[in-house]
Formats: sequence, structure tokens, C-alpha cells
Amino acid sequence: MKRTLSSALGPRTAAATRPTIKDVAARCGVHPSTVSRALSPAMKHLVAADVAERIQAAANALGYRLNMAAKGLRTGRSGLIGVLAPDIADPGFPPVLSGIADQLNAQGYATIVVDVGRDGSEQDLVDRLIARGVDGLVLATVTLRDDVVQHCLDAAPPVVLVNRVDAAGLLPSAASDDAAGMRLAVEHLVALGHQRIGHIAGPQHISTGARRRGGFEASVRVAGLAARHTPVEVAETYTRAAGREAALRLLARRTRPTAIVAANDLLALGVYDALAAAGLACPGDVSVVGHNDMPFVDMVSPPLTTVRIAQRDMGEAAARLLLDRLAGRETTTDHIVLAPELVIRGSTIARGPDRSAPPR
Amino acid sequence: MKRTLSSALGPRTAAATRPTIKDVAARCGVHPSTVSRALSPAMKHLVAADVAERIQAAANALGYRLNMAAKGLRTGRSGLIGVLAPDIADPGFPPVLSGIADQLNAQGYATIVVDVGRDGSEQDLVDRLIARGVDGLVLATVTLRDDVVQHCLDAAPPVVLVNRVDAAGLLPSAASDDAAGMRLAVEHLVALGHQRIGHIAGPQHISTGARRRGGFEASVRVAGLAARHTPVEVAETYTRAAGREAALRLLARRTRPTAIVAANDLLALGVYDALAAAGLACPGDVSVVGHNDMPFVDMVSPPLTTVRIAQRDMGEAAARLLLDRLAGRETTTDHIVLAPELVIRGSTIARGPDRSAPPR
DNA sequence: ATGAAAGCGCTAACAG
DNA sequence: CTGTTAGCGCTTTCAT
Repeated sequence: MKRTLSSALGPRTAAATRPTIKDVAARCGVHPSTVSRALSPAMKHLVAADVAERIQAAANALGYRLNMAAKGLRTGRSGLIGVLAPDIADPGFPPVLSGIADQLNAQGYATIVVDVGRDGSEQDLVDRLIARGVDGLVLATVTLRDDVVQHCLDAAPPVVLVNRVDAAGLLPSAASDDAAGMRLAVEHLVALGHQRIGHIAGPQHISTGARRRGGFEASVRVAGLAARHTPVEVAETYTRAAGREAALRLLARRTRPTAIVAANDLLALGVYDALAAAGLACPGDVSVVGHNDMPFVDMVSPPLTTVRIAQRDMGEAAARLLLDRLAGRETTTDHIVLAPELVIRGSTIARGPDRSAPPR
Repeated sequence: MKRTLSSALGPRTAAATRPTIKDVAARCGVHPSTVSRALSPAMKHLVAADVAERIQAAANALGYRLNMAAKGLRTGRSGLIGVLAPDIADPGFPPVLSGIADQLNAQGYATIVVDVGRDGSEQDLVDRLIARGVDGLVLATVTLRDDVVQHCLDAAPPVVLVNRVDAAGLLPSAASDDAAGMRLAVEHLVALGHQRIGHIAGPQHISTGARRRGGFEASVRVAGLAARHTPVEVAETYTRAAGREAALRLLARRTRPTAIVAANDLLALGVYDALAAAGLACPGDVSVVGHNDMPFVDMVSPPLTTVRIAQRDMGEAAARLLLDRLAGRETTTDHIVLAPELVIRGSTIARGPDRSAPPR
């Protein structure tokens, strides 16, 4: 019955000012502060059980809902966490985001996710979020030496990094073990008999790009492969197109690799494109390994062998790291490293140990 | 002096209380309200140019940032828009979200995106968002006859639907023309000579599922195909697994279709799985058409023929619809319908008109 | 166990 | 043009 009037009049009578703590108080004949106490789980014990019940009932009847902005203004905590994402459309990101949101929501926080386009600077976005009163920040966008790191250290609420780290390791982070992932990939290829393995590296100003490249170089060295048999080409962005171009450069080299390890799956798909353009077969002529195991790479042709990283766990870990900071528990590890896993599919195949690739 | 204690204790000296409008005022020897005016684009004309400049400078020097919570409390507008998503991890959603966020951010709004898991009810999530003071809501989750619709009409700020609509068309919406999409798919197959075409329908309580099915049935009727040659199996969820099961049921029928139209790409990939399990080739034995053109379906094997929907535009349209409502401009169209487009790839192939499929 | 009073940071009348 | 005043809805001492 209650809403008869509100729906009866005009279309936008809607602005129907929500009931406040005062309305509830009036209805119960108590003081607003008593209502505040009764409705706050932490303070409820300070109010008589029967009164508390009456208040609760009245609140329900009125459809009362706490005004978070007012509460936040008073307490200095908004219950909002800002998340900076590099590109929401990147298929790798949603699981991370989902992990973050789950953990945070469970503790009553809401997340406000901002996609960092090419326009608005990261700094500015951070400041905007701070203006919104966020209690903490999760950055998935940070580059290796990023001004935003110092900015955050200076003026920001607690901040954690996810998927990427800063060069100096100043900010706590949750990320996959990039070097270990590359080791997995290289060892797999070496075990299959590959002796000439190329690498399509990601952007070198991003930790994943730099560290995966480092992991690749270390692993091939350990395997005893010569540097000239393990060429590296850098893709400037994590895109299929950039992967294609870099792969084309790699294939144009004097001695063609029999296998290519890409710094991520998008790049690996670009390698597929390049191979097709060059009239080469995968895995017949060239084996390919990706990184991330993004959705549906098991459906491409051939199904992509790749390094699976624990994206959801990564998000959850980052959120927990932040939650620790928010609760004043700064004791936990600062840098959480998650173990990757090799997923072998159809894009890698054994190579006869002494068969040499056609020169040209 | 008052807060000396609060910052004295605690480990987080960091809490370096942000400068307020008062601090800026003190530094300039003016009244806080003058600062408020000088810093508000809309009220700036009320203050002397030189004073405004001084204030601006002081604000910058202090690193002052407007406290949105306080402003919101005062003005009753938070600048926050709530978005309810069915599943952030669904590859189809990010472009929509991106379109929404772009439009909204441009107008100074921030979006808070909530993923509706299987737990928290939609109603409750909406209420939570309202408690956060959102100025408007975008729902991508609504089912055909959803209680949340009435709930929103009653008590909520302006609401728009995206991608889905409610049965009665009560709420404004931006969505793809589902029926037209199916027509495109069916006409394409008929033109290729297919006479027995099956449909894997999506969940029937969701508008896309129901309307695409309706569109399918209408189109095959127009094409003069008999109902028994155009069987429909419903998948309970938009997942690859459900698509596989439904396709298996379809293939088990007495007369096997020579083509299958799936209600979305995820289901279509499930059809691929089912075909593989049944030892059937696509497109050799059965042609397949998807819907949505989600990322990378051009890379699967065979590349999927599908109906591309204007996801980003859809998001943008929904945001503009909401912006109109927020500005009190209710004049625009209530239901925006976007035209889909057929993308022909390798999963559909011509079928000789009189060749009949092997009985069993 | 409850009421009174103050104030978080900001904006919007209303004076001058 | 600028200062004064009041108060958005809530929490939190401090008194009873």
C-alpha cells in the first residue's frame, strides 16, 4: 500500500526524498542517535533489545536505507575502492577484476573501475578517484618506472598493484611469476627438440613485457642455446597486429626459428597471422607458445599451447593485500607471486633433433 | 588543534587530511563560499577575475581537490551511476560497458559496476547502489518479467536497460534488433540451399533468448520451411556447455538439420563441441551461425559466421538515454534499436538443393 | 540505555 | 561582488 501515492502522482514525483534516520526516529519516538546506534551492528549492543527491534521494524516499513555519502562524510571512509584498468576490453582482465570485486564486496566495499584510455592521464584519474573519497586503490596499469607510484606513495590512500609491478618494488603487488612462465615454455620446447627459439616480447616499459623477456633469455641460456639462435623482437603493444608485425620481422631473419614464444596470447595470435601470411604452417613449420591462457584460445586453430596464469587468484590476492592495509595490518608479504602452469595444446610439436630448417 | 590526536596515534600518518575549501580560503584571506564559487565553473562568473585567479593558484599549490561526498550530500547528486552486469567475464559485455563509461565519464559521471553473481539478489544490489546515492542506473541484467522493473519504477532514480528489455517495455532501453539478426542468419542459410535448419535458443526468460527464437521462427516460416524441419532446442544458460548439450539433443532428432543457428556465439562454440563429439564436420556436414561476433570468433576453426551486434553503440545509446533522463529531457525515444549485420566466415557453406542428409 | 550537541566539507539562499 | 548563515544525513563524544 505504501507506494500508492508515489506511483499515483506524476511521472517524476520519483524524486521522493528517501527516508532519513530522522524519519525513523520520529516514527519510533526516539532520538536520531538512538536509531543510528540500533542500525549499526557495532553499536547495537548499546540499545535496549526491544527498542532496537522497534527501530528495525520501522526502518523496514519505511524502506529506510543508510545514506553512505553522509556516513562517509562523517567517518572519513567511503567504502569505495578505485580500480584502474588498462583496457576493460582486454579478455585477460575480467577474471582479475572479478577476483578483486568478490573479495572487496564481501567486506562491504564497492569498486569503481576506470578504464585508462589514451586521453586522461593516470595521475589525473587517480586524483579524481581520491576526490571521490576512495579508501584504497588497485592499479593494473602501472608501468615500470611510473610517476604515479611516487604520487601514490605521497598523497594517496593505500594502493596495491595487480598483474604488474613497479621497477623498485615500492608498492605491494600480486602478480604471476613471469620468469617461471617463460621457463615452462622454453623447457617444453627444448624437450620437444627445438634448438632455435624466437621470442616476441611485449612492451618493455611494462613489467610483464620486461620480465617475460628476461625469463626467456635466462631460460634459453640455461638450456645452452646460443643467443643468435634465440632472437627477440619487441612488440610495442599487446595486440594481435603488433604481434603479427614483430613475428614477420623475426621470420625475416637469416636463420628462422622453429618455435616462437610470445609474451602473451594476443601476440601469439598475431604470430598465427604472420605465419599464415608467410605461407608457413603451425605447428608443422613453426611451433607457437602463448602466455595467459585467455578464453577461447583452446578453440583457435591450432589450439594454442600457452602458459596459464592464475588471474582470478591474482585479483583476490591483490584485494586481500589491500584489505590488510585498510585494516592496518601491514604485516603480510608485500609481493605476492603466483605460480603459472603450462597448458599443452596443438600449437607445439616435436622437432627432429638434427633436421635443419630450410635456409630461406 | 582538534584532530591532532587522531593523526598522532595510528600507524597511518599517511592519513594526511586533505586540504579543504577552508584551507584554501584561509590562505587567500577570503570566505569559504567565495572559494566554492571560484572553483565551480558555473558560479565562477560571480567572483572577481583576479580573486578567482588567486584562489585557483592557492588551490593548486595546496593540491586541493573537491570532496565529492560532501558536495553530493549538499546537492543531492553524487555523480555516480550504477551498472548491473550479468557477468563481467562474458566477452560480449566489455564493449558495452566501455561505451557506457565513455559517455558517462565525459559528462563527469563515474560508474560503479556490479557483477550480479548467483548470490546477492538484483533487488538488493539495486538498493545497495541507491544507498550509495547513485543518480541513475543501467541494467544489463533484467529478465523479461522481472520484479526489479517495478521496484525501479517505484523507488529508484532514472533507469535504463541495455542489451535486454522487459516484456512490457516499461523501462527505456538500448538493444540490438534480435529478430532482424535472426532473419539475416536464416536468409543467408536459405540462400545457401539449406532446407532443414535448427535453432539453439537462449534462455527464454531473457529477452534476447525469447526474441531471437521468435525471429528464427518467423523467418523460417517466411522462407516456407516446415516446422518439423526447423527444430528448436533451448539452452538454459548462455554457455558453451549448455550449447553443447542442446546441440547434442538437436542432432539426436530423427531428421538432422544441415544448419544450426545459435542464439549467441558461446552457444555456437558449444555446437562446435557437439559436432566434434558426434563425429560431424563443420561446415561439411552442418553449417553453424552464431550471434554477437564476440572477440576472436574469427580465429576459431572454422571461423564463425555470425551476426554482429553494435555493442559499443548500444552502451553509448543507453548512456545517452540515461543522460537525457538525468537532465530532465524525457523527450527522446524510449527504445533504441540497433541494426545488426551478418558477418560471413567459414562455418557456413552451400548445400546442394536436393542432396538429402544421411538418415541416421 | 538514551538524549543533546557538534561537525564532517560543501553549496545555496540571503544579505549587504 | 563577497560574507553570513544554515544545513544535507550521519556518527560520536559527552551528559545524563
